[in-house]
Amino acid sequence: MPRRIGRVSEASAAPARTRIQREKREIILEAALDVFSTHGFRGSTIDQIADACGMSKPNLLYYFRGKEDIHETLMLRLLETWLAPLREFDNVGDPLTELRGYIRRKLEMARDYPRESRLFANEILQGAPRIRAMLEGELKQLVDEKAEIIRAWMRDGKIARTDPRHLIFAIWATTQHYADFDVQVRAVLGPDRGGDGRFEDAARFLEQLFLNGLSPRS
Amino acid sequence: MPRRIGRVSEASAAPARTRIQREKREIILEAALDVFSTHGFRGSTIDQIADACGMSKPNLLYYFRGKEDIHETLMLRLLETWLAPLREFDNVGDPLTELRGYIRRKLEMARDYPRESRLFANEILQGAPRIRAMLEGELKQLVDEKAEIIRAWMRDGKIARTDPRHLIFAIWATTQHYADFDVQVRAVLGPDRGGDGRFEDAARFLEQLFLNGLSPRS
DNA sequence: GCAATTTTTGACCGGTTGGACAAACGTTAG
DNA sequence: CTAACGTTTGTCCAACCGGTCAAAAATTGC
Repeated sequence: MPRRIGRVSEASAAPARTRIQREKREIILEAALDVFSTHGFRGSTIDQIADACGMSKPNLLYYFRGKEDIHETLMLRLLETWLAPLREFDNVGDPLTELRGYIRRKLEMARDYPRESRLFANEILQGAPRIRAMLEGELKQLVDEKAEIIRAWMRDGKIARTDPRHLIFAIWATTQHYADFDVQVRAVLGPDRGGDGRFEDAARFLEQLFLNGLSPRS
Repeated sequence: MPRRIGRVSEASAAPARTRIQREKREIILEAALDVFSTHGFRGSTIDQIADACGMSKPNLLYYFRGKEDIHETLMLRLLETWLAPLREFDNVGDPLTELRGYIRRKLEMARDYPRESRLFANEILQGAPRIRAMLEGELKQLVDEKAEIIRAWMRDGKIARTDPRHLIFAIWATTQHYADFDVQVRAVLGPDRGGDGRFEDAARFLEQLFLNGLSPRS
C-alpha cells in the first residue's frame, strides 16, 4: 500500500519522496538551467522548459509549483556550488600558491559550469531581486573574512599591498568573463584558437597577470 | 507647405526628420535604455517604455516601427560609443601609459554609462543574436589590430610577454564588472565604501595590478 | 484482478503583450 | 478660413503565457 504522498509540488517540510519524483525533478531542473541561463527569467517560458525535457506543461507543473519555484530551486542550488571555491580559499600554504589555486578553480568553473555562471550573471544584471539579501549577508561576510586573510599576507610583506576586495572582484570578473561573454571571446579569437584551448591560454595569462602583479615589490 | 514626411517609423533611405521628431525619438531611446538595460529585451514591455517617457503606446509606435526597432536603434548607437575607447588606443607614447589610459577610459565608461554596459552585457549573455556578425567582423578586426601593437611592445621588451588578446579581455572584464555587477559590488563593499569612491579605489587597484603585472621582467 | 495512488494529458481561463487602425486633434501655409 | 499634413489617442485584436482542473492513463500494493 503506497504511503500517502500526493502532489510533488506541494510545499512541505520533507522534500520530494520517491526515486522517480527525484529523477523527474532533476530532469526538469537540468532543462530549466539551459533555458533560464540563455534567456533570463522573464525571457523563458514554462513551455520552453517543458519542451526541452519532453514533457507537457501541466505535467511539469505537477512537479513544481510554478516558474518561480523552479527558478528558486535552481538558484538555491547554484549558490552553494558558486561559493565553494571561495570557501576553500584559506591561509594555509604559500600566499601566491593559494591565489593561483583560487584563480584556477574559478576558471575551471567557468569552463565546466558556464550555464550556472550565466544564470548568476543574469540575476545580478537585473538587480539581483531574488538574492539581494544573500549578497549583503552571507557573501559580504565571506569576502570580508577572506579579505582579512589577504590583508595579513600584505602586512607580512608576502604579497604587494593593494585593496584585497577589489582583488577578489578582479579574479571574479576575469574568470567568469570566459563563461558569461563566451560568444564574444570565441568571436574575437576566431576558429583558430576558439577551441577549448582558450581556457589554457587564459589560465597562463591570468596566472602571469595576478602573480606578477601581486609579487611583493622589493 | 510641409515637405512630405509621413510616419516617422517607416523605413526609408534618408531619415528625413523634423526637429520635433528627432527630439521625441531621443526621449524614447533614453527611456528605452533605462528599461532594456535593467529587464533585458524579452523582460521589457512597450508599455513600460511608453510610461517611462509619458507617452501612450500607439504614440510611441508612431515614432518606431516596433519594440525590435527601438532595440536595434539603441544597439547600433551603443556599439559606436562602446568601441571608441579601443579605437583611441594607439602606439604613440609610452606603452604602460597607453595601457593605463585605456583602463582609465574603460573604467570611466563603466561609471558614466552603466546602462549601456548592461545593455551590451545582456545581449552577449543571450548569445548576441543581434550583433553576432559585428563581433566576428568589426570587433575581431579591431582587437587583432590592437593586439599587434601590444605584441610589438613585447618584442621591443617594453612590457612583459603575454597573450595580448587575453590582456584585452582582462581589461574589459575588470572594468565592465563595476557596471554589470554593480549590485554585487555595492553589497560586498557595504555602505562604508559603497559610494562613488569605489571607482577611485578600483582605478588605483587596476592600475597597480596591470602595470605591475605587465612591467617587463628583468 | 482490484483498488488505491501516482502520473500524464487535453481543454480551458484570465491576464498580458505587441501591434493595427481609424478617428480626433494640432499645426501650418496659403 | 481651409486644406493638407503631422501628431496623439481610444479601441480593438490575435497571440502568448502562467496556471488550473478534471478526467484519463499508468503504476503499485495486495
